[in-house]
Amino acid sequence: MGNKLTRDRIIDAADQLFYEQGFEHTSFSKISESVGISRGNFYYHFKTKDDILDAVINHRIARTNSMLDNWEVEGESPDDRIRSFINILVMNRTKIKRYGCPVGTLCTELAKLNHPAKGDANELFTLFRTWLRRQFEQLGRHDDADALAMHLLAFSQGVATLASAFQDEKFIRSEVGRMNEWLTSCTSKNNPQSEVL
Amino acid sequence: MGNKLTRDRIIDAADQLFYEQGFEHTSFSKISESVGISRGNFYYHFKTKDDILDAVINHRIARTNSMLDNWEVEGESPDDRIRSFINILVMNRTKIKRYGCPVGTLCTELAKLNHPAKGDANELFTLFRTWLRRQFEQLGRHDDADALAMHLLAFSQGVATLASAFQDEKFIRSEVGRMNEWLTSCTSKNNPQSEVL
DNA sequence: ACCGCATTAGGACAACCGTCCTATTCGCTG
DNA sequence: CAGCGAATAGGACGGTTGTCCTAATGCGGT
Repeated sequence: MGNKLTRDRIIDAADQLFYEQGFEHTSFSKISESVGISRGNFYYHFKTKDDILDAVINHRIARTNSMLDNWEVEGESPDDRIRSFINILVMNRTKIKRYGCPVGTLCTELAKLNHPAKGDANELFTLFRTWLRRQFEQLGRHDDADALAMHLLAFSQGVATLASAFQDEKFIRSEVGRMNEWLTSCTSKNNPQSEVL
Repeated sequence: MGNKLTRDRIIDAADQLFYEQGFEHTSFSKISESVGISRGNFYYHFKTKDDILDAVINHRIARTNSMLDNWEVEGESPDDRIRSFINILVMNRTKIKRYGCPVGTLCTELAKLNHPAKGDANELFTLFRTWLRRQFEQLGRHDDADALAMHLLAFSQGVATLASAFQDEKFIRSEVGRMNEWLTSCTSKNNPQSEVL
């Protein structure tokens, strides 16, 4: 095989640009300018723009998987692990305020473009969903674990969207506070399923 | 002034296409094809593409305002009016499943494009926010009315995003059920502010 | 019938897009 | 050093974009 360095640098640059400017708005010229190579050189590494998108999505999937694995190791309890998820909103608040959630915005864009890779992008959501579901199951919520996972996922999506629209970091912090309280009410007592976030 | 019919038809077609395919992905050719006029005729009605975007946003703002006004008249109580808002997720579930929320997806796209009109698009969010805040104030929630409005707004955004990603209408219905229960818990008893959706 | 203005059709225009080809350079191996 | 393949640079290509110009059309008033 050849030099993988340039290929990885292309993926990193495309990953960032797709997030900050959107997939369609990001042209070959911008990526090449960002990487520092010529446009014509792309064809050697990626035959089409969709190939770059696939590589970026796979890269994100791998990164997400390792992040979730780390949380699984670090978190002492399912409760702690779920709080790790909630906390990414605070950790990435600056970029979220500017560009929204990288997963949600990409899936939304690809859905509107009816792009062939939209299914692959949605896999990123499924990763979080499955992981969160497992945590809730370990909390004893066998019946509604998936619903709780979707509920939490949805709410963080909404927080990211509004934080971006209103350019409001404080909103992120306050809503993360609510989420943590909600999680506490999920774990400490045996709440009925009707408990809502 | 001249014939406003064609202009309105352009706005309607652009409104729909911007929603279904995104602003940037929608070209003059597609709009003209949808309206049934020639491409060159656009310049007579709109000098630039951004002018069409402005017109579409203003059109949406006017439509939203009249919708909120209707809810204000029809709803017998603030409780009823807020449920009218919640219910748009169910009413528009088919389109939301395909294209997400028209407000959220447009604001997200314009934010990524750093488009000059992104502030105008965010006004759509402000309309709902202000309206919801007033309803919560009328429910007696003077201190946290704005927080509750943002909370509800955020959650409906997240539901729309996930429903679109997972192509799941049932999820919309179940989460709308949770929202209604949450609203009931907001109104019937005097819950502490820590109550979460 | 004729004029004047609003409206439309069609195409020119430069810029950019994604794709693709080819010549050149780099770096390792024999 | 020679040779070979990997890697890169540069540009050509057809197509599409937003913008803009101009000629033709439609239509109401005189």
